[in-house]
Amino acid sequence: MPQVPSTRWCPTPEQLMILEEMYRSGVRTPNAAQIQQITAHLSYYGKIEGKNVFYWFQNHKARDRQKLRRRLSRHQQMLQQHQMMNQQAPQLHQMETFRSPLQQHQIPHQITPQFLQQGCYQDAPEVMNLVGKLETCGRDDGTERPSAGCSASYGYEWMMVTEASSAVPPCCRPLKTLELFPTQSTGLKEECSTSKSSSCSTSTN
Amino acid sequence: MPQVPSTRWCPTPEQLMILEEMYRSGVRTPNAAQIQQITAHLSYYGKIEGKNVFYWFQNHKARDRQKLRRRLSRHQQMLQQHQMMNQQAPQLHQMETFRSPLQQHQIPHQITPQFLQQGCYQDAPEVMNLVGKLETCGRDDGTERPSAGCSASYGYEWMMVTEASSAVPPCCRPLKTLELFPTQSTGLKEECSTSKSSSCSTSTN
DNA sequence: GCAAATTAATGATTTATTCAAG
DNA sequence: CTTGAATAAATCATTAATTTGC
Repeated sequence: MPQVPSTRWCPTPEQLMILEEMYRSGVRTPNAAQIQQITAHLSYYGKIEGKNVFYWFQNHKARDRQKLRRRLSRHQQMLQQHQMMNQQAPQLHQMETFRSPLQQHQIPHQITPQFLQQGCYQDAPEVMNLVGKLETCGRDDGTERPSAGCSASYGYEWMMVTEASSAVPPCCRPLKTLELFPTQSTGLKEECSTSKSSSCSTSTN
Repeated sequence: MPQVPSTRWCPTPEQLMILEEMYRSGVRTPNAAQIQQITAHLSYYGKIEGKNVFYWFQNHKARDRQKLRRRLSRHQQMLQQHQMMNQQAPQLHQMETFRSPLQQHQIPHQITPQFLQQGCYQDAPEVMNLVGKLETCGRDDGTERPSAGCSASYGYEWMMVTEASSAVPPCCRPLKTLELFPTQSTGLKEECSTSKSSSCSTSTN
């Protein structure tokens, strides 16, 4: 019997790899339905909840940005030094603001995460709607805002809602065989006991 | 050329992104010719030398492996704990199992960097020579040993040599438009079967 | 070798910012 | 100008990794 489980989600290597692969493939802010699917997939490899997925993408994106920003500022500092030192030798195309370069030089995403599109919304019009909308207007990096019609809301509120009312259509059970995901793991998933994450957040701010 | 205040190479964001993309695509230990190409390509985005590229891949590879190893050992330890807890299974030697799983878990490379395959040093005996020589000693971590025939290793020494004598055949001039970033990717690969999913370790509260 | 102490990484929360509708 | 939605940034908190003294 599992003793006191950890209070927070600890991704298995498989989960981590898949998440990273998705991130790499362009997934940044999955919407509710997508999170559900991802969660379902990943739950094959271990205990996981929707909010874990949500937070993971939030954090990963944020820290990625942070990293980039730091790089940039460092680089710009350097360039300034350069300029100060000798007025010539202008390094090309470097004087940019913080955010734009992110997109300008962004490397094209390699994969369109097809598994996210795997039909399972036939009889869930609103979900389908959500997905379709989001897909068309997906923005990755805060570079362009979605217009009002285009948002699948999630976040803290969404989490609560989803957690409370299982808004997941029955068709969204874990898909079994996806090209993207190896389905070969010893399907042990309930080693550690569960407990929902700290419901009592002692915020000592 | 501008005398830089900093003594070491500071990759521009673009350079970094490209390097990372290449790494992601499977490039690990580019040979002399490849390094030349890469350097030429990246020099468009800022000052860079061959050795920078060389060192970058060395470091990146090493740190990547380290990261993976840590994850795995962590996970395996966890599994061992479980086993011990549940069935008193004989304890494995962690050191033994350290290595092999690495490959098993490794996410398949998505892209074959075709541009790097452009035949280059078939008729560059001295380079080949060097390569052959260094190849045997340039062991990284012992995790992925290329078969003796294929890979070109080099090292610090090699760098100096190459930098001094342009031993790169004419075919290795900088390519202009490389298919660096294919927009397509293969699917995922097979996952390892050794790891079971499980959650976190029991904390000792 | 080991475990306490320290540090780094990262999951989870909270706060601030941005944009646009009203 | 105010407000709400969305989400980026900052922060808190816990876990893993490393270091250190024995």
